[in-house]
Amino acid sequence: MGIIRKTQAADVLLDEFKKDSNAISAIELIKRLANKVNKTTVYRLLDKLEDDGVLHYFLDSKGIKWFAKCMGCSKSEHRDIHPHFQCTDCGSVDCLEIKVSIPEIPNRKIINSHILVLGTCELCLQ
Amino acid sequence: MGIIRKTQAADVLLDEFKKDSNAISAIELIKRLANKVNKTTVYRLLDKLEDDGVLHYFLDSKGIKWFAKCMGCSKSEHRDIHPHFQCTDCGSVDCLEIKVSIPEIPNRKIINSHILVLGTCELCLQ
DNA sequence: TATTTAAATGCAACTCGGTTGCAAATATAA
DNA sequence: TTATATTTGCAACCGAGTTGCATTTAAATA
Repeated sequence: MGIIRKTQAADVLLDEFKKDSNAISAIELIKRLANKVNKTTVYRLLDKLEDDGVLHYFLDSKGIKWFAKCMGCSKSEHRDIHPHFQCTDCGSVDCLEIKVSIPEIPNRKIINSHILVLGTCELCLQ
Repeated sequence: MGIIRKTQAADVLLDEFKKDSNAISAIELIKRLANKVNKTTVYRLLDKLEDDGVLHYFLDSKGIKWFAKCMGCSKSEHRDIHPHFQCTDCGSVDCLEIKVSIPEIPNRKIINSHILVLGTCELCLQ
C-alpha cells in the first residue's frame, strides 16, 4: 500500500502532525478534521502513513490508537521503537527518547515490546 | 465494591483461574463459560475481583483485556505490577516475574508503567 | 488539453469488545 | 421463614474501528 497520490486529505492530515509535536489519537484527529475529512479516510490515511514509515502507532492505557511521527523509519521497517508517555492529568501523549532494556528470559525469544509510561507531564507538574 | 456473596457464577469463574496458570482474556472466559454465566456477569465479576486484589488486568497489543491472578495484592492496592508476555505464535499470555526499570525522566513524574513483551513462548520455540 | 484509469474518498451499514438499565432471581442476615 | 440487598440475565446500547460500494479525483497517456 502506502500513499501514492498527493491528495488534499493527506495534506490536511499531515499538517496536524506538523503543528503538533505530541502524539495524536485517531479519535482526536477525526474530531479536528470533522468538516474536512471523513472518518474512514482518516483511518485509511493513518494506516497508509504507518505502512510508509511516516507515522507509527501504539495503544494507550484504554486501548485506543495514537499516532506520532517516525524518525528514521522506512517502508520496510519501523526502526524507532521506543516507550511512550501519557500524562494521567491532561491525557497528552508523547514519545520518549529513552532506551529501556528488557532482560533475557529463559526459554523465550523476545521480539519486541510495548512500553507505556504513565505519570505527570512537564506542563501539569508546574 | 468487591465480592460479597459466594455465588455459583463466581465459583465457576475462579475455577478457570485455578486450572489455568496463564492469563485469560475476557473474551476467552466468556466463550468458556458461555452456557454457565452471562457475558455481563463475567465482566462484572472480573471488575469486582480486580477491585478485591484477586485478579489484575492489562491490555494486549490489540487492546483487549486479559486477567491474571494477583500475588500479594489487596483491596486497597495492586502491588504486583510487572510486565506481561504474549506469544506472537499461539497468542498465549502470562505474567513475567522480572523487574524492568524505567529511568528517571527530567521534568516528569513517573507513576506507573505498562509493559507488554512480544515474542515466542517456551512451547512454540520447541 | 482532453481522455482514461487506477487510487482515494464519502457514506452507510456493520463488527465487536465492552457497558448500562432494569426486572427477576438468589444469598444471607434477621 | 421472611426480608432485603446483592447478583444475575437479558436486551439494548456505546464507541472505536472496519467494510463494501458507488462516486470523485489525481495523474498518466494520448
